[in-house]
Amino acid sequence: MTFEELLNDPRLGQALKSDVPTPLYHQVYLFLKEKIHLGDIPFGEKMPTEHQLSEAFQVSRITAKRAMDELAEEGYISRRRGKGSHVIYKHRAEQLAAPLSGLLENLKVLGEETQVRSIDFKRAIPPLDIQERFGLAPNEELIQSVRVRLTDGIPFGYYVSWTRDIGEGYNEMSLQQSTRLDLFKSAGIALDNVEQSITATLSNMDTALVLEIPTGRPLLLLDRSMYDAEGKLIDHLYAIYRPDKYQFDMKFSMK
Amino acid sequence: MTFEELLNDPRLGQALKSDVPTPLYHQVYLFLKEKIHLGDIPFGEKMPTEHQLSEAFQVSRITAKRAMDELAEEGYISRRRGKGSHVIYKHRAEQLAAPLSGLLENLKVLGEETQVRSIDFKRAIPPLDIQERFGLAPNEELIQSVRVRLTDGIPFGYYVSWTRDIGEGYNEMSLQQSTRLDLFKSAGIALDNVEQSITATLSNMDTALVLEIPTGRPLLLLDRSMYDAEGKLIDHLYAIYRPDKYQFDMKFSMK
DNA sequence: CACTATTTGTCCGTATGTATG
DNA sequence: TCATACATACGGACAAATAGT
Repeated sequence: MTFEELLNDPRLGQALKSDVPTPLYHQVYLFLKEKIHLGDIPFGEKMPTEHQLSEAFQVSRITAKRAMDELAEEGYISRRRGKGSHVIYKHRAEQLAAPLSGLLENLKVLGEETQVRSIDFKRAIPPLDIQERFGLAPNEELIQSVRVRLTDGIPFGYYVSWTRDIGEGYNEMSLQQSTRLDLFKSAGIALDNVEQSITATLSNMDTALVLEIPTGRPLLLLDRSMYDAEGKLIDHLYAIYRPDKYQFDMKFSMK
Repeated sequence: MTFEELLNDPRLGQALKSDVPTPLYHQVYLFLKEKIHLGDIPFGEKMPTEHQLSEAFQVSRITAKRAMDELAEEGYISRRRGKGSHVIYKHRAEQLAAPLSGLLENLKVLGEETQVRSIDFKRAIPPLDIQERFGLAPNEELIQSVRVRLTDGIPFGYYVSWTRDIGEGYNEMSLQQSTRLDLFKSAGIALDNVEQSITATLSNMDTALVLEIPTGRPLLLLDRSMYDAEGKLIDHLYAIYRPDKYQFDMKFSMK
């Protein structure tokens, strides 16, 4: 693909500006950077001229120039007067680490290769949505555990769980060493059904600080409820993951 | 929770500015809006003063004022001189639509309640990463299908699939009427194993235009490979979903 | 070699937006 | 509210390097 084709799209003229007041030059910069980053525009390819860009995006030449200048400053392109700008970024297809398959192995692998840090562990009255899910009386307490999971010292998962009282074996120390599934088993709780949903959200200031990323980055959000044989909700978990460090992998048979 | 507690967090002073040059007043606005939106600060609660905000975030009073002005303009708070600002937004816990469970039912429900629009359908030489997955010779072609899935006229899913030649039954028209699983079955292809991974990403200009959302919104990204009984890759799919319209729901037993 | 078109670099002036004290 | 500084965005103008005729 060349830029020629891309820039002919008349929608580009209206494509700028989202709900955030981001500068025009930066939006153009982001657009171009992504094309280069993904390998859509490979090494050596000629970039569009400042004039072409300003036409396509309906901005002034100065704005287009500034976007290109930032690309040059970050080493994506070279700029030579009279000659034009050319991509000097060498794209290599990224290898997405995908060592996980299924829920159970998933958790085991995590336990071996990563560390858990407990942020908070206490009995407390849960928020309304959790109260409703558990079917609690207004003043009933659950055990809340807030944890961060790290790999090589980099935090990639943030967990907030609410759990029924299942005995002494479930405490702040044991959580660091065993998976929660094992703790439930040791406590004699036979978990039966699991319901979970996965969606996406943006990092806000709180989650950004915990996961050591900027705000406005994409995150995976897991909402999981685990029930015992009688259909009683034993445990509810909100988990937030950095997608650059963790993703959900599934294998299954269609037979 | 009140703002008093939130604002005591000294991290707020460093919390602003991400990798995008977003104005300070807008970052403060986003922070406050989220607290109100999530119900952390409920209806009737007193907002912090401009002075408190400027202290907490280490910005000038004018900047804090502007953030509050935008909140008032959007109907989240009321501002009265001498009285302070108060939340007038009534939070209601959002109902996440969750009609799907498991891959197969998932697709069936989709077929009934939603529409598919074909964007592109052709034989073509796939990009390198797809070539490698299929183990193709450099000039070998596959069938590419690009589609959008809509519910009530709102696009929520964008699909790019690459498929081996499986006969005449797999064409642009049949794709609009049957699920691809049914088409494979009709063509006598016995799909066996499925591998898929789910991650999160941000909308760029291309995906934003297709899904009718602003750029920089979170998206769910599905990468799915389907193999036949001999372990031959038959079909590869990239799917992008709006998380406000679609999420992955799973139920399973631990027995 | 000159001539020209293309493309980037630099500079001007102006208007508006952002942020401070 | 005011004065001030800096960033963003526009259009125009001209200079300088490159490539082709």
